[in-house]
Amino acid sequence: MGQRRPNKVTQLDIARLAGVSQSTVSRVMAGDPKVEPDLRERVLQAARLHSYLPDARAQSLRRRESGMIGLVIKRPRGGLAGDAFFSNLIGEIMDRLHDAKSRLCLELVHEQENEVTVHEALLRSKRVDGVVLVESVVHDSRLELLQRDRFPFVLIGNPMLSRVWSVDNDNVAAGEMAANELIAAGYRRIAMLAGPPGVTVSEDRILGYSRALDAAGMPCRIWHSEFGIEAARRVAEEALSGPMAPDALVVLDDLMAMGVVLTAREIGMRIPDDLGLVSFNDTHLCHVLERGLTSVSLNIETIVREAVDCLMAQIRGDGPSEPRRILVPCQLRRRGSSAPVPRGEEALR
Amino acid sequence: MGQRRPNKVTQLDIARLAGVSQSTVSRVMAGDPKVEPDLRERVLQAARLHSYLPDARAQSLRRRESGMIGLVIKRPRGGLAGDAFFSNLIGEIMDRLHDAKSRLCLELVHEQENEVTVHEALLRSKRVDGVVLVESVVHDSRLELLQRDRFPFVLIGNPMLSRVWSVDNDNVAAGEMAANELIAAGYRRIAMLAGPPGVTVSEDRILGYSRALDAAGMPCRIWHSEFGIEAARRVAEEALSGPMAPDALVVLDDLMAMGVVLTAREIGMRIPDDLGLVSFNDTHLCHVLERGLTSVSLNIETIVREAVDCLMAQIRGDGPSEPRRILVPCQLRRRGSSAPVPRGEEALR
DNA sequence: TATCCTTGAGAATACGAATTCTCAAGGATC
DNA sequence: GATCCTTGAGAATTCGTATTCTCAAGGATA
Repeated sequence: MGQRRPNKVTQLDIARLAGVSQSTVSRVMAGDPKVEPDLRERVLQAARLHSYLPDARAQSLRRRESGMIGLVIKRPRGGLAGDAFFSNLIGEIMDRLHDAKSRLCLELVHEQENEVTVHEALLRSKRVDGVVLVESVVHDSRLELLQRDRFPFVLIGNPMLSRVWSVDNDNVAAGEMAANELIAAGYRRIAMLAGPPGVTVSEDRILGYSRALDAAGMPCRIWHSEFGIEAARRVAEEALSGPMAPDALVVLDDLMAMGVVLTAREIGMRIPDDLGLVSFNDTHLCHVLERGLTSVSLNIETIVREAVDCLMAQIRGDGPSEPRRILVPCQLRRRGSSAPVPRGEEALR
Repeated sequence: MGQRRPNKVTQLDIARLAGVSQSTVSRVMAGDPKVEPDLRERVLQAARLHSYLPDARAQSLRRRESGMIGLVIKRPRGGLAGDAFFSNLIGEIMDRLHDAKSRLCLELVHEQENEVTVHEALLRSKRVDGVVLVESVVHDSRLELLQRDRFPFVLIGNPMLSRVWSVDNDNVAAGEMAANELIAAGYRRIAMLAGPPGVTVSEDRILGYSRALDAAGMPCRIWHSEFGIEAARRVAEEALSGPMAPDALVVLDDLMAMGVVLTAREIGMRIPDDLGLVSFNDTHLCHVLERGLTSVSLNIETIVREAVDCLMAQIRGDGPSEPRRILVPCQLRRRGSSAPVPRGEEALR
């Protein structure tokens, strides 16, 4: 009933038990073919008997790798809340890493805190072999640090910086696609509900949105909101009030779009009749809206595959040495929220 | 342009630079007061200059702790997909850990694979100091292993085993609450759409559901489904067809409830008129349904707080030594999907 | 002034495994 | 039969910190 935790079995113990040296045990564990079959068997025997398992910390110290990668997500405290995008992302990464028999160290960075901390805690202290960064802002000091120290990393997002490995959707194209969908559907006052200023996904999609509207000769209107359903709901309340309120919105993500839906419902705007809606991510939420929410699918699975593969290649040291920006195509999933406005009604607008 | 990664600064380097011994550097870094102020300053100076940072692996080896805890979630491959419950959970844990300046190592276990692997990879190999387990099945061999080896761990769920630290909702009560809501609303053929057999959350809620129905003198009907929106949708198709189809469902979680909603929509059943619905988790999804989805809120934040605190206490070795089962109360959030059936219509049923 | 404590800091060792160094035994070569 | 390679495995070293051991200098005490 002692408080002691046993499980102190080390290679040396196994060595003694098998009557060999510690180095031999190490060799056997490593599968070194330079060990006589009978010795090998004796060692394995002993190891099995004591259910020996190597100490990951010691291994990690001696080899120069930890077998872990970090995932750094930058969101305000509580900002992960219920965002299916992240479960998707995390799930995909895990599945991918599973094959590479590497583990994941998750790290959330709150907006306000020093980003450098994470860089230090994770990479400089050798806790992980490399990191996947999600979502960057236009000027992200982390990237430069990582670059300077030559740490293996890949950004999921737009680095706004050259010579950085990154995987991303073509968010400019995505924004354009979304806006064009609404234009084609016959909406006339198409605004955008974007994320916080300076966040690259948001900026890129704004750019795409602007291009589409410019091309159509329509004026742009942009609202910014924090992430999350509640924040978006509040901003939407403002955006959708007044006589010149937009009749359609491109919204930065599904969750925020749900905020818009709630507001619309409150003030009695019907979707898509009074308000057209296109968002991004194509999560489950899109199916739940009565007639469906049109959304741009980001192919997270592909993004993650590319990102993890590329990170692993960097860690292993093989693969192409020149940093590359990988763009994963998006697809618009057309649903009820952007249904073309019936001819008859269009005239009334 | 060399492939070399620098950043090989060790305590010894700092020691040399400051003209002291390595042990002194170590002492300074540890904040040992037994070092003369001027020496201390000299060392800190040098450390800052070379931006020295201790190697977490070495520290972890020498001290006997890794400063990391593991989170083990058991779900089929891809099964995390978009489940807001997990983003919530993970988010909360991160926030909580943040305060305890510990890191999180995430681990997904796929149903079919040997659970022992994780136990070994994480705990026996000393990668983490303790683990939080989520969702257990009625007979979970991991628990016994953890118990035997005296590893610090806490289960979020029902251990079905004594002498295990665990935090959970009172899912029996929750199931009862959900069923009673539908009974009170006047539904007559209340069935349950549960999770896979053997999963404790599911079993517990089934029990609660059964009690409520027994008490009301109504017959129980239970369907089992895998987790996720799609699986639930398929099972719902079967459950809701036929002349004796239920007129209300208690569904194991919001995501699965959405599957039911989709099916209902397809076959033209209106909610709550033709089909009453109560589910669990109270995620954002509940607000999205036109009239809202009634759901039992689980207070994830509280669960996580209790779980993490308890795990930390175990790791530190203080706190109550006797394993305890902590129950966090649930609240029913009443929304449109369980709106009382109007008197007039009730007669028609 | 001689002896006994403090105190501060260097030297040495431990943590657990991987790797390099060394060397003895056995086989091949001339 | 003497020399040169292999080859297998033990001994020693290393990874970077934390800690224990040691010891010299300085202060207090008698």
